[in-house]
Amino acid sequence: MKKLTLKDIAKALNLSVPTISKALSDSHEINKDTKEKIVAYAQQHNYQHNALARSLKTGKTNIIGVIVSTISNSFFSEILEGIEESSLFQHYNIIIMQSRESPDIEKKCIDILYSKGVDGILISPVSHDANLTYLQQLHNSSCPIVIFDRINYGLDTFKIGIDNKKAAKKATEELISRNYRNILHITGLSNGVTNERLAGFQDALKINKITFQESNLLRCDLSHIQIVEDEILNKLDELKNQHKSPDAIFTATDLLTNRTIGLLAQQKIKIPEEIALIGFSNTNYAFSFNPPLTCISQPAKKIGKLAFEKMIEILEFRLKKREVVYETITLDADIIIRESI
Amino acid sequence: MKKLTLKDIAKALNLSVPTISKALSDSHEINKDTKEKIVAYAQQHNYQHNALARSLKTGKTNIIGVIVSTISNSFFSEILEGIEESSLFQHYNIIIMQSRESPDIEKKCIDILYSKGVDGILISPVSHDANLTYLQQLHNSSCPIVIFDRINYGLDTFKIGIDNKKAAKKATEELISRNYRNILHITGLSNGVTNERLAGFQDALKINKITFQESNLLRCDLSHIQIVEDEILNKLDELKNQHKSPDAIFTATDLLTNRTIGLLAQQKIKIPEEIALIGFSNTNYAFSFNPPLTCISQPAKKIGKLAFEKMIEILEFRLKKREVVYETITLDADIIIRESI
DNA sequence: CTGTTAGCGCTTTCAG
DNA sequence: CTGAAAGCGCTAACAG
Repeated sequence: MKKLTLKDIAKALNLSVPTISKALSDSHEINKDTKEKIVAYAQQHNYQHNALARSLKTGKTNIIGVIVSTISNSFFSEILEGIEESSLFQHYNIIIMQSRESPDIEKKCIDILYSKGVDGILISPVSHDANLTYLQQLHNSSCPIVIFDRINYGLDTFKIGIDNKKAAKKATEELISRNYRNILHITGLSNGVTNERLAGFQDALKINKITFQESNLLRCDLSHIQIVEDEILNKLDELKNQHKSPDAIFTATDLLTNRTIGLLAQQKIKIPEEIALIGFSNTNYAFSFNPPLTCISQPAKKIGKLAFEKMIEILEFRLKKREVVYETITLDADIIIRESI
Repeated sequence: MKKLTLKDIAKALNLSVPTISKALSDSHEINKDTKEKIVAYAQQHNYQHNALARSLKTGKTNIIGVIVSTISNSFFSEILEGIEESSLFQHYNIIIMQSRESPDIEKKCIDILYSKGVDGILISPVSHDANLTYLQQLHNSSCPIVIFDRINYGLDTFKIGIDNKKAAKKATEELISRNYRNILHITGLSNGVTNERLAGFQDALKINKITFQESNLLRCDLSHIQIVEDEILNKLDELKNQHKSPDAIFTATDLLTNRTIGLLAQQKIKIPEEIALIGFSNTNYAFSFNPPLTCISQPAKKIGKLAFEKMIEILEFRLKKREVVYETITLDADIIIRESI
């Protein structure tokens, strides 16, 4: 079974290549009978067009590149699922690449996607400013970019994510409304997302006239799990020794939340009686933690879906030479109340 | 910034297109000085080759298609991570598609990948026999296939997965060695994987001279979570009423394991004191369940890595017209002992 | 060592 | 309504 080409069909039916091409794209300028004959032959022999040749000619690949830091992170894998679903629906495909939190690898991914001729790139940028001018160049020319997740990235385009400050504020207020006052905030190293969440946390304290204690902030380097665990345990010990043990913990990322609940259980610290816990988390298993975890869950699939749709919007507008008005879409994250607070 | 082509560079440097092409692929037949001049110009202007045109000419895209049922399933997302990592290393890219457990969608995915001209397809087939002849045709001609996960699929090629029977047997024996005798096995509807696992379960019982009770087998339709939960609770009730409550449960899939631990906690059934639990699970959060979950974890990333490497092996052997000897690689799954048994 | 020619499979004018 | 001609950007074979 060699790959069937238009030429093959043309020869078999004694017609010309353009005729076959037009018939298969259901052109009105082809006679109904010939068209039927051609379509029948194509189907019968399972003709699949050569997308490469078509793209080379049309300058369109119907492939969108997607760059995330790690596929297996459940937040991203849900986003990817949303993107894939929408893309199939619109007759697009996606090439997924992992930047692994490295600006250099990210640059490489962009290069590769560009050389593959993708029609656009959806990206959750690794850092606040890396590859910014490069992406801006691409975006200004033939390869539009849409940002998701890290929406404080300084590129002038569509950006889809959640309002991190608002979500963090809401979570903190949830704790305060239940009379937790001494709240430890555990977060990652300083970046756009964690800073926003910290700001939301502090906002909620302020509004409720609770003074923010510097000692109630722990910033962890998330790249080594073992270190993260040690740092959390040390912090808890330290506070305990100073008789300032928190009555609640608010964790700012998936990893921190899921590890913390495990650590507390391991230390036989009762949740929520001794310490309450609320945190950002996108796992499907939060309900199976014990106690079931109260968490802030991002609408990941929807973020993916919207990001893809906005990309299509750009492509269509550019095709029609219409100007696109970019917007940053901040979705609300859901707080799912279970039993850990 | 329009996309730079060889023609542009040729014009700028007053050379011919083939000369540029050869220089950039570091051909020995180009003068060192010219080569340097060309390479310098290309780098300075960030030339990225047009992969489409190259592929059309060479008949090779360096893209591998990957088909899984759901990206966001943690087992698959880990496999995907392994595949992506290996592919980058070998200068390949991957197009990921989701078959969503439907043979029809699977067929569509294959068609699309084929039309995109992928050099090969890695697939975890949805069913035992769907699309078998189609895949066999592709594999026999220009598009090799490698199977992962569902390795009892009847295609003559490389297959990478785990020995499901062995793993299930080991897990059951682990229970028996701890003196659990009345074990409930919860699994999905009959298919290659679940049948193997059931066989392993029964094997272990037999060897230990424990009679298998039909009432100790529950098969759930996994497509609706709510129904799954109801079925599990009903089964537990039923057994309790007959004074045949199990002292241990062995669950055969991720979903079942993670739901079951949640349900038992919700019912205030103490694990492992009242009922012990062991199950297949590939989540990163098993340690955060309470008690930490003892589970059988598949080497997902390694499966992905091997699948990709075997694909490269086929491609290289075919290029050299050497015959490939296919093998089915069954890896061992790890049993991670924590505190639920 | 460099350039000319040809062609991968397709679509898009434009003639007839 | 159908076909002839051109060309997307690249590489491979061959001439000079």
